[in-house]
Amino acid sequence: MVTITDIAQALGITPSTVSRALSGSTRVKEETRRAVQKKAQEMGYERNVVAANLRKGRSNIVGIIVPRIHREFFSNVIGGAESALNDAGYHVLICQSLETRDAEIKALKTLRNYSVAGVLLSHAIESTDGSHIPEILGRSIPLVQFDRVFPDLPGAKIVGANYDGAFKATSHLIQQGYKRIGTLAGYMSSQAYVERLSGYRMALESANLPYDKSIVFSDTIVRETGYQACIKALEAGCDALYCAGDFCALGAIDLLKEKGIRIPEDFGIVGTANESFTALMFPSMSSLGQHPFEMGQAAAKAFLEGRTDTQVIPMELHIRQSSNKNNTWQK
Amino acid sequence: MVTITDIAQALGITPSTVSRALSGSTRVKEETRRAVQKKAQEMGYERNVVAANLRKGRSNIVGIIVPRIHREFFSNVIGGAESALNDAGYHVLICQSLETRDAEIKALKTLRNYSVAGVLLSHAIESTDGSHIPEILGRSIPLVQFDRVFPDLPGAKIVGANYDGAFKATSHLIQQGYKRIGTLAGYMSSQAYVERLSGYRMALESANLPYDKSIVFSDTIVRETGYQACIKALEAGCDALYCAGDFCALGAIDLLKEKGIRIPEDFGIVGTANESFTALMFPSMSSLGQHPFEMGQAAAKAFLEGRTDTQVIPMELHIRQSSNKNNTWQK
DNA sequence: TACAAAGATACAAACGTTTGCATTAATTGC
DNA sequence: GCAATTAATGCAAACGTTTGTATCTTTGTA
Repeated sequence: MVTITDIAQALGITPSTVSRALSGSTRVKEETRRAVQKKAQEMGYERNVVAANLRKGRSNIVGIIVPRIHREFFSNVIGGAESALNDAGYHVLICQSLETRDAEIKALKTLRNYSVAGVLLSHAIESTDGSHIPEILGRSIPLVQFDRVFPDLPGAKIVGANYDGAFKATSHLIQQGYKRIGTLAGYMSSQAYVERLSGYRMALESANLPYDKSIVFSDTIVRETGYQACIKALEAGCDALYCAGDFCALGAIDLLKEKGIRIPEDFGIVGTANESFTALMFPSMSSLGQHPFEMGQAAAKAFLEGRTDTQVIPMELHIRQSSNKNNTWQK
Repeated sequence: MVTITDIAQALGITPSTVSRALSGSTRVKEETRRAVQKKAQEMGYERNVVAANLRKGRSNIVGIIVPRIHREFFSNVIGGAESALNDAGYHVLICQSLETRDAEIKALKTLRNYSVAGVLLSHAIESTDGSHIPEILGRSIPLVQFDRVFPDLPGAKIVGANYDGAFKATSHLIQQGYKRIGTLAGYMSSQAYVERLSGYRMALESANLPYDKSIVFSDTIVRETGYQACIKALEAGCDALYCAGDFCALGAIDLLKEKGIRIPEDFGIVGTANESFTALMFPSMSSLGQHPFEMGQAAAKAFLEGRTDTQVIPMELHIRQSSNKNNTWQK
């Protein structure tokens, strides 16, 4: 591997000048800069980033911590973030928390050890508070939270319009004429789900419908828990569910099909996330769409621009068969 | 940040001894090792991996290059690989080639610059040969190829049982009584698709059916191209398609639905990849399942164990509505 | 007791950059 | 024409490890 010292020797100058020439410092003559660049090209030089990182105490790696890489939502966020970061010369180190606080802490420490330029984080469900995060990252590593955020932590945040979205989704169910609308609310440890629940509640209250805690089912997030919760929802006399996730909604549909309950005639379902399967399944599932790719890009940009504000990414309701009694659904 | 020099000073020994004590060298007394470990714990020491990497000329980062992170198949591979690598103390740097050879080359150079411990790669469609890969990585960075591999490149390879799988899928269509079975074959620049085509062909020939080039449709991979190819397949009199991807199969189904052609009665479809939507859509799609998570784990293990052989991950056929005239499909 | 052989630790260089400060060369002002 | 200023480059230390070689200590053996 050719080093700046090699280039310096070839040109009869010193490594420091070569370094400055290549890094765009003003402290070098335009003429020598060109000579250096030409020589570097000729010799096939490529900067050793590890050495540069060590000296600078900062790398051009951005760490992304997500609960699970292979979840559609997160892989799309990562895809969006990687594109934007790569364009700006950064690279992406990926960590999975697998929803545990311990793995999240370990990942944060790992990233700090690589002296990453920044961290994009969507916290584990198990992390009910975010105190460990600034504790590990300190002042010098900027943090951008996305989707699952701790509002009281400093730094940029990118969130979906959860409140608005859930309000729209629930209002839609009301308009469709469903009378007793429950919710599979997700985990109350996560702000996103808390906001969805608020939106659900406000939609009911705006329509002068009672908010009934007994048909709010928490800790539902996967297919199986959705199935289980739907059993209870039926017992409680529900005829519709706003589900704060697509997978729990899927579980609910599993049960309804099994019981021979007609969708959407007898029971309405709206999910959340607009996973790709929702449009393709039968009956196709109405879903409150997030924009994970855009969210990833926004997170990357927030880091790149050094923002510290909170951005809200709109959510849109895709009305499909599972909640549309008129049968004139969008595709 | 506390360094090994700090620990050395605190104990009145030298940094080299501390380094050896912490890295498990035999050249240090058990007693001092314990003292060092205790002190390190006390002072909250964590090894600066950047410095260690620079000195060793090798990092504990493994690079993964995939065409697109957010494709379900690849995100699952990454998920599997990350878990296995993380357990072994490695971390994952992610790059997307976006199917272009240039981006792939850039990613390879980036990874070499980080002096990664290894590279897991599934090449871009645009890369029709793999000569650039060893050229950049050289002898010292081990390469593990997965899914889309160049057979003539040295190093470990993890592939699906494409030939066997396509053979099974096509045979299944034959058994179902379809008479003129075409194929959406994907890109012939990729070995995986070439093998699938061979399997398709051998299944036909084993059943004494003609192999007809005019109903082999190449360069189909996304929904839209599947739709277009299916138009031609209908014109050519096909009554079934083995599709080398799920998305092009989806496009074919789009067209069939639009034309009011009954599935599976009048036309049979089998896709490939077993993407999650295939089981949930209507009609549910038969698909030749890959095991991306396992493939990722296998790739990681091949790297960790320094293997250089080729491993074949079995594929299994999930028979669903789109190809099952008996209507007694598996879920 | 002396001497060799381990055993344990210390020394110092190296990995390839970056960067504050010193030095030299070129330019300006008076 | 000489000091003062600016521009360009050189020098050398530093980032925190790892590791080959040298040194010192202990142990075992003749």
